[in-house]
Amino acid sequence: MKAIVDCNSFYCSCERLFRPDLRKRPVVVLSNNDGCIVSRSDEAKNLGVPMAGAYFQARPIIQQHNIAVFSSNYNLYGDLSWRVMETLRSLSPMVEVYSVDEAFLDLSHVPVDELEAAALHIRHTVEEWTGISVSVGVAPTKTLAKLANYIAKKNKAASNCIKVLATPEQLAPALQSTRVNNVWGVGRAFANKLINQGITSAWELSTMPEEWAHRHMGGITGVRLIRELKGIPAIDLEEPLKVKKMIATTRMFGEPVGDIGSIKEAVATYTTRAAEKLRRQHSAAKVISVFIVSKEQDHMIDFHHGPSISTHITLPIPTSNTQELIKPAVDMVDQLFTRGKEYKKAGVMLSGLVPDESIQGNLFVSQEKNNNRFLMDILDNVNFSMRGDILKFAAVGTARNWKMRQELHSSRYTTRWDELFEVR
DNA sequence: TCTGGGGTCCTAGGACCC
DNA sequence: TCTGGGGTCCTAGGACCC
Repeated sequence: MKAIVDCNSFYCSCERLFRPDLRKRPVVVLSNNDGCIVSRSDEAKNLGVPMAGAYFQARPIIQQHNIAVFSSNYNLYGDLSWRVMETLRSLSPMVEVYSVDEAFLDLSHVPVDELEAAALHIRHTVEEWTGISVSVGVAPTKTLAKLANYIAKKNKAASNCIKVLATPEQLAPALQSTRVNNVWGVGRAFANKLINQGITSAWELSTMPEEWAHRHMGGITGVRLIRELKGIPAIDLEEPLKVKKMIATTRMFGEPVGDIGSIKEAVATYTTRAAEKLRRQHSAAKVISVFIVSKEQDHMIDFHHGPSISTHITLPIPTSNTQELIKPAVDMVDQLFTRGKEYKKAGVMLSGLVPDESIQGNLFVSQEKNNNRFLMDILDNVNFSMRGDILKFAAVGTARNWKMRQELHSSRYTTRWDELFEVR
């Protein structure tokens, strides 16, 4: 058996933890740049605030109901996420951290008639140790555990925030009552296709033959989905510490930018951040891609797929050195930039990742290379211990007139001494 | 006026080879 | 008139997730 543990309205719960006055008040948290709504408390959901809706569109309803609004505070969420995951690791021999607010747990050591008690124990322990409330779904496969979790969350009062789907008698009604678009792995495109063919429930989908899934639902991915729904594990729990195959840092600008100097500063900054992520997992990158997105006039039409233009280069030797990455990245901006146009977003992607062999001093590379790596380590250590950019490269600039908007930021209660929560 | 920022996996199709 | 049959590798792009 597998469990998925999912924090309830995670970002909102984090904000509430240090603001007891908000316990009963509806809360929402905004994405970067204060663009759209990415987390809603139950009260905000019930008032009809849409998920992933644009903030400016939801503003009337937010004001009308006196909903508390926060810019996203990733320092805080990251730290609380770590506490939740550490708690889970003490409860199960195998934990796969799936996202900032979710983890899969292996419960194969728990007898079937004790699953309910185990799920409840997990929930209570996390809440007691971290103050974050969670929902727990338990089932034979990851996809069914997600489905169980979905049911638990839909009616928290009835479910006690846990749902176990272990026997055929438990599974059949759950599958029958779940619409196909709420199944994990069925997105908008597939959902429309399925509904057009008269397949509307998870149950109906689970009865489809595998060849059919292979033809109509993205090949092998569709076959796995059907198997998982039937209770046959097809997606395993992943080992921890998976090394990423691609690293990206991309951001919207606070406001449209028309001068190439600012865009270069932004790209240099994003490259710096991406290189840090690269070194953290002891990788070096062979390929650097840069893209910029121009400000669209008619952004009401599918703003996610704006006219982005991109280019990439392949380095002669893979590197994790910030200086060696910044230079080509910034040069690529010259190729992409058109004078007179305004841009709203830029991004840097590092791919073709290989293990970085010169992490410790290496006999077989030049002294100069080892020194560079040493410099990078010092830089990372200083910046990490200070939790911020204390040391920077000149190319990132200091004016930062492209940086994102964050007007409603809460304090970094758990990672900054000077922002500690005060009790009088 | 104002719409996020990461990631993964898979497939199709082109280039190239013998 | 007539135009093989495999392979492999790479890239772009679609679909999905939170």
